[in-house]
This record gives sequence, structure tokens and C-alpha cells, in this order.
Amino acid sequence: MSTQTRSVDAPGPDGVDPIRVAQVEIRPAEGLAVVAGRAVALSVREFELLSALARRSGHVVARDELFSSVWGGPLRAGDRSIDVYVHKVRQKLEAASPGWSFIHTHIGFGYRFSPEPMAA
Amino acid sequence: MSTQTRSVDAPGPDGVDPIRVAQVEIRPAEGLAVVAGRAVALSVREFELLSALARRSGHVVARDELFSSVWGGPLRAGDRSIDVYVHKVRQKLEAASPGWSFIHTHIGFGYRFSPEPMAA
DNA sequence: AGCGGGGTTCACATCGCGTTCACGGTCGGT
DNA sequence: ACCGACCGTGAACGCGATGTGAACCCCGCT
Repeated sequence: MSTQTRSVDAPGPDGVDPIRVAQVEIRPAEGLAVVAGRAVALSVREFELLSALARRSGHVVARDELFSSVWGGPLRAGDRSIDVYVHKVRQKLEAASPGWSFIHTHIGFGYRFSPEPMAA
Repeated sequence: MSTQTRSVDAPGPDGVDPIRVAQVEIRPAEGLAVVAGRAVALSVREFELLSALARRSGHVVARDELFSSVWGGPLRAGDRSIDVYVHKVRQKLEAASPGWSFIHTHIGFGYRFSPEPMAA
């Protein structure tokens, strides 16, 4: 922990505290993610998306919630930005840790971050 | 959906209370079920069906009551949707928790949700 | 002006969902 | 034994949701 105590899962909108889930470590202060010991370069959007999902690791985050959280506005009908970025982040994470899947789709709901072996 | 007037997440005391029965946890807010610690991906219908049954865990829910509860209308004669979806949900639950049965058939009446070991 | 990176939008491919059919098996009544 | 009601289960199908590669824009840098 660092500067502030979070109750259970405080939002920590941009807390500087690193987020750690399994082999993934996200460092807001550096805009850097470390997966399976390897540094993963992410753009701003990619980083925000991953952070938003990882903050609620294990929970399904709705598309519109995800959008407003990362893009800061209401999700317009037909906007595919989320899909595109989920794809980009997936690629980078899986490239750093082959055989694992991190972002799971819940059709009609949204996405869920949860590192799992693919064959399980 | 639900407004985010409360803190932010927390697996428990959120807007819609999760339903817990034995090793099954249903989270209405996320459209997610967790069985034996494993996340089970369910479609909207599957989720609604499971919820309807779990809400009355241990009791037999009549087919027509189940139908109107999930599909929101009267059950038409010859409609097999319920059977098909019960089957789908059974598969997913039993895949997540082998050796257990969750949905029991009461011929001529309906179904009953109740997690039990198969050999018991 | 020419470049290069990041973000957005497009177009097409693919997949999953929900509905309905089809076939089989079980059970009770006749 | 025959028949009909009821349920299990696999499959076909139309359609909307998502995956994915590439074009297109906007900027800051050289």
C-alpha cells in the first residue's frame, strides 16, 4: 500500500498504487504493465482500458461503464472502439504470456478480466 | 442498468444482491455465475433461467411460471424452449462442478434447483 | 513537406444466441 | 403391446454481437 488506505476495492481512479493480479502488474505511475516478468508497452488508451478492467478483476464490466470509464462519455450506438482496443490489449498480453487468456467476453454484458490458462 | 451510487464494486453488498446456494453464486449485477469458484459464462436467457430457479431454491417451479418469469409471456403449447435451456444450464453447471447435479426434473410439474451430489 | 505513432472508423469474417425441428426414450393408461 | 404425453438432446438456421485487419485522420517532430 502507499498513500491511502482503500476499503475493499476503492475506485482508485488513478491511484498510483500498482494493481497486481496473477502474473500481471500494472503500474499507473509509469503507464507500464509487466506480464510474466516482461514489460508490455501500452498506449494511453490501451493502458486505461486494461486498468479499468483489472481494477475490477473477476467481475464483469459492462460495455457502457467501460467506455465512460476510459473514454469519458456515453457510449454511442455503433461505436466499436472498445472492441478494437480489447483486441489490441489481448494481443499484447497474450504475446507476453502465451497460453493464457486475460480478457473474457460476456456477450450482451461486457468484459471480464481474469488471467486463466487457455485449456481450462 | 443499475446506477453506481454506491462505492464502486465489492462482490457482495452491491445493488442487486447475489444469490448464494451451496457452491453456486449468482451475481445479477454482472450477469455472472460462479460455481465451485469457477466463473461460468451464461447467456442472458440462461442467466435468467438459473436466477428464476435459484431464487426458489429447493422448491419446484412450474413450467408455465418459469416461462412467464424468464420469457415474459404465457407458455405456448408445444414450446420446448424451457427444456432446451434447462439442458444448456445443466451442462454448464455440471461442467464447472463435476459430480453434482443442480436442476431436478419433476415430470408434469416443473423443475427444482438444489445442488446435490450425484451419487447421493 | 515528409514521417511516424496513436486513435478512430470501416468492411468483412466469424461466432454465439435464441428459436424451432427432429428423433428417442420413459412412463402410464388402456 | 400400443399409444400418447412429456422430457432429453443434438442439430439447423437467421440474426445480431464481436473479432479483426486495414484505411483514414490528426498531430507533433524533423
